[in-house]
Amino acid sequence: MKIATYNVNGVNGRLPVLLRWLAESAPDIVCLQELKAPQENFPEQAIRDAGYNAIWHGQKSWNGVAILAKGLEMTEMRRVLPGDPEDIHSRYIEAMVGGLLIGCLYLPNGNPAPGPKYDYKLRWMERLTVHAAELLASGKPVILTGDFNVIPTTLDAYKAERWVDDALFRPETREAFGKIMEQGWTDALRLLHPNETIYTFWDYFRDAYGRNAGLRIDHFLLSPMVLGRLVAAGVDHHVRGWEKSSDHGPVWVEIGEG
DNA sequence: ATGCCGTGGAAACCACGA
Repeated sequence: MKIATYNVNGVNGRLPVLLRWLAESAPDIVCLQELKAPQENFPEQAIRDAGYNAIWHGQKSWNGVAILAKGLEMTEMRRVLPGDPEDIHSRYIEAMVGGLLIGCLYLPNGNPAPGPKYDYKLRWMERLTVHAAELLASGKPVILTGDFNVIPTTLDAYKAERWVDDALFRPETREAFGKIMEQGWTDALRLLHPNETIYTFWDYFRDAYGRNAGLRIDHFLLSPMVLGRLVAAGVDHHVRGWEKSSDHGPVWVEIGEG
């Protein structure tokens, strides 16, 4: 079973690219971020015509997350990250699908740092830490995936020294991410490719993609019950080179039978 | 060193992204 995550940067503007990638890659489960569409403007029919059921949590202009599934029953568990009733950003959706609990997240960027946006990012990460621990305690096979907006190590950024003061790489950000990982999660791409340069995002300007000046910020966190079933993991790097591409590329894992 | 590009929405610019 192939599970993918893709920050589309506008699901309607990206629809031709998204459909082309779905047809080519044929993932069974897909987590999308940055829909940038209100709930009623999600392209449900086009997604359905491509063979996928979908649940989504939209928002006007910004954020927005969705889970797609091909030929699999999907049961939504929640569409809000618990812990702050005041938080109105659409950044989390969770479902049981294919026997797996899939948490699809769009973690706040946090720039400029320091400042209120960075405070919001760190608070969001604290809430994620609490919820991630509860998911592990549930004993279910869990995959937490999406755009984490976290550069975990110096290996995960082109010229990491330029990112030390950035919200994606500041020590507090990496410590908060590390605290989640210590609960018992495994970074699937890094486990299977321990020393490779792997990027999932390339800026639109300065030919960042052509120079492979990227970041690895979209991740797959596997619970121990899923880890033993991990077969392969990678980035559909070439999709970033397509006309009208997102600034992120799709990332995927292959999970064997449980 | 830097939103230099891209998207969406409101209003022919601005917010936001990483």
